Amino acid sequence: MARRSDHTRDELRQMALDAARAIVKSEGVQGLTTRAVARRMGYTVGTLYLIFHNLDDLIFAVNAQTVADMRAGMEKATAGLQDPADRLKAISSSYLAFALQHPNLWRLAFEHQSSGAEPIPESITRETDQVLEQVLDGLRRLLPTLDEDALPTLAAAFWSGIHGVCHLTLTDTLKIAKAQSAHTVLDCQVNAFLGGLMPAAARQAAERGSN
Amino acid sequence: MARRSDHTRDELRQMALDAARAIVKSEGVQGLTTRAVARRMGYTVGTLYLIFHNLDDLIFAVNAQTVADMRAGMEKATAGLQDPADRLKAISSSYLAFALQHPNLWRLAFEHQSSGAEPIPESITRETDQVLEQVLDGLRRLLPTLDEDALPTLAAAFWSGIHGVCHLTLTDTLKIAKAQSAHTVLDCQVNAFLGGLMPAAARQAAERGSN
DNA sequence: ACAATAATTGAACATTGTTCAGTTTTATAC
DNA sequence: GTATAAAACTGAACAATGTTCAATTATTGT
Repeated sequence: MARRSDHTRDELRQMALDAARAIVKSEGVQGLTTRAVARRMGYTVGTLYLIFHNLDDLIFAVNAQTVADMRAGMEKATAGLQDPADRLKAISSSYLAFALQHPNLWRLAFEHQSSGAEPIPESITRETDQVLEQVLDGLRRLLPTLDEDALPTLAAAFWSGIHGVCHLTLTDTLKIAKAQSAHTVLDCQVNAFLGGLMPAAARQAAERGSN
Repeated sequence: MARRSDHTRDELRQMALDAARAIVKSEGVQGLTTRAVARRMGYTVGTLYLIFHNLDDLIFAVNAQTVADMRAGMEKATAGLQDPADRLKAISSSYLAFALQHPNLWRLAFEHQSSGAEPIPESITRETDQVLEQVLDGLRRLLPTLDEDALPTLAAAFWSGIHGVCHLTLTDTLKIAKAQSAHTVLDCQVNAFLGGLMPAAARQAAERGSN
């Protein structure tokens, strides 16, 4: 083996990811070009193609890190909490906080359309699945009387709600003054949603009891 | 005045929009290039720039029509309905139905990031505002006891919920088998949300009554 | 018929993703 | 220590993109 610089493949890979993230953060998705990434690493375009199959591949890698970071944030936010409702609220506001703090990374992660027909890599779906699993767990513990079959749909709906708040906020579709109001909308969303579930669960439990 | 072909400026504009929409529908956002649009119109690139300031301008025009079409669909879906809950559900499922039927147009409308710092044109915000107004109206009539000040946040949260279902469905982030399940998640979202509001409104009404 | 003017073209430019033959560096063999 | 092979790296090249604008063509008014 032989190498010119003292950077291993893995180091180069990390340098590329760092460069890409820095570019996206400061200049948005538009600024994320192969040459810009290479320049920031101190290498040439060609080198990038020794590490990543193409730009989509690089973007997927960036997104995998983004989603992992987001999940880590949630983990931290829910660390001490036992009450399932508290945990769900912590997950929600952690999700929104990340979106507000890294809007460009968030949009790259959730809006990017790969040019080729390549599917979303497992390194990303693994993370999103875990997030969904956290939501599912919270809901399961919050509504122990609910059918297990109904949980996935419920978790999807819950996540959709908070995801929608983030997306509409970042795209400025609603006329929400950024940070503070977005959290207000999120609270409203979460409270209404969870508030709506409790009576339903109680009703179902009651029906079960009467059978 | 003089013109070579028998197309007026307005006709050319409409031809461009039709071409762009057809391309986006069949080949996705990636296929939407100036040359592709021009070719499909039977004109040259240069002509496009006599009608639109740049590609972003064209995309904004496409999106304006998309949002207008979506709103027209909602209008139709709610036409005969009186009950506010029914109207809100009709709005929701109409929104999702459009997203599923025209995923590429929907994503172009709600994910596009303009290169320049140009703001979203009034032709688009006008339509989205009207949608929000419809939601607001439904909620106002559903919860007549609620403070008027709380309504905008509530409407934003409601719309965020259904928007989130659409977005996660189209981006395939959740592992929902497309059409049928998406509607199931939407129903869950809407029912939970509205179900959570009723008791709150009742509570508020009760508090008012006891004062 | 003839300007004047509008409509349309298409060649040009910079920038993009991507490829790959060639160059430079390092490690190993002798 | 020198030669050889292999790896790392370059940068010139290509096609495709958005955008511009001088040149060309068609139409209208006189």
